[in-house]
Order: sequence, then structure tokens, then C-alpha cells
Amino acid sequence: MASAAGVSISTASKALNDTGRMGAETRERVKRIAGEIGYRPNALARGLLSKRSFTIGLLTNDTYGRFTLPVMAGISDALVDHGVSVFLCAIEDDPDLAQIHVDAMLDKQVDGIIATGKRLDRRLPVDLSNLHVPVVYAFTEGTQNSVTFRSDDEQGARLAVEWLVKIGRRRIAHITGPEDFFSVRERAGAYHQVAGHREPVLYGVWSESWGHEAIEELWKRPGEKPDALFCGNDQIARGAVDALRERGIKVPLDVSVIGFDNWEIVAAQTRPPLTTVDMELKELGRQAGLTVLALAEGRPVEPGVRKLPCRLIVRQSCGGKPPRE
Amino acid sequence: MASAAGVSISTASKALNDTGRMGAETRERVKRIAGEIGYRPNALARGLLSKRSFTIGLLTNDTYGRFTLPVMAGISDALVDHGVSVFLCAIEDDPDLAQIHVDAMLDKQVDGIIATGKRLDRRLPVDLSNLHVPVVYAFTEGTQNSVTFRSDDEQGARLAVEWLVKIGRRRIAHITGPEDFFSVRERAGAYHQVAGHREPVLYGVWSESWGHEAIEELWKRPGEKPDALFCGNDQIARGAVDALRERGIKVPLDVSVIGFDNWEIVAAQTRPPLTTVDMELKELGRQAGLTVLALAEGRPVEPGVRKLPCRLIVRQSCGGKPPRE
DNA sequence: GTGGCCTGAGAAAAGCTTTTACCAACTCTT
DNA sequence: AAGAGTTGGTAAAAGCTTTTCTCAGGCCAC
Repeated sequence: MASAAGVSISTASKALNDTGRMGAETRERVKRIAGEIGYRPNALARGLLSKRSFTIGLLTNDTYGRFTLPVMAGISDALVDHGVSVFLCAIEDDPDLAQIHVDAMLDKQVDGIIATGKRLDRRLPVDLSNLHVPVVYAFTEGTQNSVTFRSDDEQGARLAVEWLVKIGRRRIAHITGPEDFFSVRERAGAYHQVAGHREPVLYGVWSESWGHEAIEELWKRPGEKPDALFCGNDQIARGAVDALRERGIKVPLDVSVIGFDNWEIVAAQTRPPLTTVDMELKELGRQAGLTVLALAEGRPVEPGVRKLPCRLIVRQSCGGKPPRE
Repeated sequence: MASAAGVSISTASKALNDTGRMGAETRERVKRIAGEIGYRPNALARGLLSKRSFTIGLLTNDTYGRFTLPVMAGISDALVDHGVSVFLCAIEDDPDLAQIHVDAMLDKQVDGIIATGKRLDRRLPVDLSNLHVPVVYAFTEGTQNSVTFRSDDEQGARLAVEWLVKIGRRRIAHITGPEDFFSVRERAGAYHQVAGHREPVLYGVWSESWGHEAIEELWKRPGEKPDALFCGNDQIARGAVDALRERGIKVPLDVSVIGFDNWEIVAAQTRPPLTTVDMELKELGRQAGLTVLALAEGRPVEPGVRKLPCRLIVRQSCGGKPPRE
């Protein structure tokens, strides 16, 4: 205990927290000695009193996923400056496990909870709506009157298709995932708007092989072939690029291809590297973290859905312009 | 407070913890009422007294990585049964950030720390050797007298090469990552032992494009071509498979290919899906979690390096035998 | 009938920090 | 020089559990 080395016990607290009245040189001395003996206050005791644990819980059902990781990095990044740590709880769509983790977080007096997932239009398998701690949703469906952060898929898709139009492509096809995904419908909607229905939308699954198949299907059809592909994710785009290469079609010379997600490991390793749409998930996580912190501190936050803009990452699969950055 | 609804205050504690002496019906009544009002003890107060926070810290420098995620899932999986939660701290090779996180964990009285990384032969950029809490290393280089868990890369490589031999391959080449990786040398060593130096080892980088290049290099050489490839990771294997296909060489008919890591997203999406070596990282995490818990509870644990066996995942890139599981 | 023992339950302390209240001593002011 | 105000610091309470100690009452035995 710092008081042993210093002077008293409550004086030490006031010295270290720059609070209360005391002699300047006493304060300095206590601080110095505390530093020397490496004294660090016990956060448990502090939390017990202040009702703040400087801890938040992150609940995700996307264990192996590419979505949660960037979101998490953003949250952690935003909160470390405020001395807040993050409990990560992976709940594989298991309601019981989820409840266990939520209870454990509540027992540990988390200041707030962030729920995140792998899909915008699905709820986590646990009800967080009537907790006595603030809850923020990030990249997952929230409840009524909650704060929810999500990517603006419509704007992202528009970015992609407008880029293709801008570099001179006219017959743009859209190969994407299952139609029951909200994101898929939003992106397809934007595609229709911008591209003007010139080509049909091909709905499928989120895999490379579907990208392959879709190309076969498109090139089997009579008439003019597409000169650009807007793909629902990078894996589909990669499958498509590979299929085109096998047919001797040059990317980006003959066909421009654009993906979605900016999943580096796929997008950057494709030949040629994929131009794609980044959902800025780290920024999304950062904002979610800051928001849950604000709520925990009692600052008012307007409920509602916040759509964060996507960003186009230009690599080499579109041509038209040399890659930047 | 449960005591308000029940009878006293310390009696409640004893009732809920099945400790102390008291009437059976009193105990039942307290428990029932506690259940009804949804009483849950404050873990902070409990931790303050018991010196156990039921919290451990997980430190990783592999933010986006495929290694930390399974390890983490294993840890979480093993500890949730014991009521222990996990603080995840991502420290991007930044010593200052690492120190901040370690200090925060210590302040929060974690019962132990698990350090994990993306490479067996590198240390985290922070010294954890003289903490007053137990530290366990998982998939990263530990300190003297510490407990370290790692995959047995030699055994894994042997598994792979022996499989190739068993299905009748004789000219097995090894395309792998940078030679300064410990894992690379271990795997190469096992390859040499089992394959008997029939083919040279090609050292490069951990990317698909290196897999491509390596194939070009191998097929440019005069003389007999390899009939099997043992690749240092799944990405290299994928690059190699793609390069072979482009040359009209059939996998697995003409050449068997085997990868390393069992990174589903690469291995399962390759055409044909890759046979590969799984390092059982989730099991590794599970054991690390259980071990740090044992240390936290004062149970003795023998220091040293524990090598966990790898497992061969048979898919379709080798032929020889139909895929299982 | 009384002393000893057992049972059931409550009182109190401890764990560590922060905050409020308080006190002793000192310095002005008049 | 005495009262008022200021200053520097301490004592104590609160926050919530758990654990140990104590106590009151009932029962049995002698």
C-alpha cells in the first residue's frame, strides 16, 4: 500500500487523483513514491464504489469471421484511450451459451454491451433489450429504440457501379449472394438504379464456386456478353475472375470486375488484385465503442440506425485508372 | 439485495453458497426468493475479497489473424464452464500499447494471462516474465521456465509426407515460406527425413503468388517433374494448384498437393479442395486456458514446451483414397 | 434442575478505494 | 490578542460479499 511508504491512507488517494486540498510538496512526494514502488490502484475496489468497471462486453456470433475482427479492433482501439477493456464472448448461435455469457458480463458489472454479428438482418440469439446497462448494436440487427451501426450497402454498391460506369463500362452484370440477405437486396437495388437494368441479377451463394458457375451461365447465354461484373463479395469476384481467365477473357482488359468486403486475403491475392468496396468496419467498431461509452457515462445518444459510408478500394481488376494508395 | 426479501444478510450468502450451518427450509427459501427476484452476486465485490476475479487476459499481436481466432475460441470454450471470462487485447506489435493493456489487465486483477501470436519463434513485444500472475504462452515464444503450448510442426509435416508416400508418390517437392521461420525449418526437416532429399526445398513467402512462381521454377527445370507437392501453407498450395491447372496438369491425377494450416476459407474453396494439415489450434487454446486456470488456482504445473499433435485433413487434392469426414 | 452441547442465525471484520466530514493548527484581522 | 477563516491532513463511511465469531435458545443427560 502506498500509504505505508508515504504518509496516510486517504491522503494518498487524494494525492494520486489530484483531488482534495493538500500541500503541493506532499502531493508530489506521494506521487513520486507511488511511482517508485509501482503502486497501481485495484480496479475492482474502485469499480465497487464508482459503479463503473471500465469494462464492456462484446458479444458476437461470428467466431471465425471476417466481420467481427475488424469491428473488434475498432472498438478496442477507441476504448483503450479511456481505460476501458473489452470482454470478448463468442456465442456460436447458441442461446444458452449466449445467456451464460451475458449473465457473466452483468455479474462483472460491465458498463455496457456491444452486440455484433455476421449479418445485418439477423438478431443475436439472446434478448438484450431490457438490461440495466446500455447496449449498442454493430453490424447486426438491433431492437426498437436502440442504437445500431451498420454499413451503408446501398451507397457502397452505388460507389462500385458508378465507378464501372465512369470508366466506360456499359453492360454491367451483378453476381451476388442469396436474395434473402438484406445486404444483397440493398446492393441489388442500388445496382438497378445506377446500371439501369441492362443486365439481370444472378443470385446464388457466397462462394468462389458460385462465381465460377455464374460466369458459365452468363457466357452460355446468347447475345452480347457483359463488359463488367459487380460481385456481391470478394470470394464470388475471385471465382469469377478465375473463370474468366480460364476462358481466355482478360481482366481488366475485356471485363472489369469489382468485389465487395475488401477482404484482403482474397482481394489482394486475386490475380489481378481486386478493386472492391470496403465497409469500414473498423471505423464502425470505433464509433460503436465511443457510443456505448457515452451511454455508460450518461451522455444522451439519439437512438436509431446509423449508416456508415463505404469506401472504394481501387486495385487492378477494373482498369480505367492506375491503382492509387 | 436478497436479504431484504429473505431474512438476514450473511445468512443469504451462506444459503446461496451452500456453506455454513442453517435450517434446510431456510436455505431453500432464500434460494427460491433469490431466483425470483433475479439476484446475482456482484463479481467485483466477490473478487475483492477472494482475490480471484474469474477473469483472464488474452494478449495477441495477430489482430486479423487466422491463428488467434481458433486459439481464442478454444480458450473461451474451456473457461466458460469455470465462470471465467476473457479480456481480449490486440496489440499490433506496439510495445507501448502492449504495456498499457498489460497494466490494465493487472489493475483489473486478472487471474492469469495467455500470450498468443502469429508465429512460434517470436516473442510478444512486452515482458511478462516477472508478473505476480501466472502466464501461459500459446503459439508464441515463451520465456525460460514458462509453460508454452505449440503445434508439433515436425509431426505434422511427417504426417503429410508419409501420406504422400503411402499413396504412392515418390518425387515429392516442398514449397514453403521464409527459411527464418522456425516452423518452416521444422517442417523442412521432417520432409527431408521422410522424403529422403529426393527433391530440393523451395523457400519463399507465404502467398499464393509464390506458389505460382514455384511451379514455374520447378517445371522449368530439366528432368522428371514432381508427382507431389507438400506446401508450407494453404495459400501456397492454392497458388500451386492454380498454376498446375493452368499448365494442364491434373490435380490430383498427375500431381498430389497437400497444404498446411487447414484454413477452411482457402483449403475448402480450392478446386479441388485441399488435403492439409490442421494444427488443432482450438485444442491448443483449450489446453492453454485450462493450464492458466490451474496455475491461478495454485495447482502445480510442470514448466516446459508442450507440443500438440497435428491432424491430417483429407480432402480431394491428393487422390489415393476417397475423402473422409 | 442445571450444566454442557448442538443448532440456527446474526454481527462483525476484511478486502481496497474514494469521498465526505471533521479536526487541529496556523494565519490574518481588528 | 482573540475570534474568524484557511490550510493540511486524518478518520470514517460506503460499496457488496464472504468468512469467522458469537450468541441465544433448545435439547439431552446426569
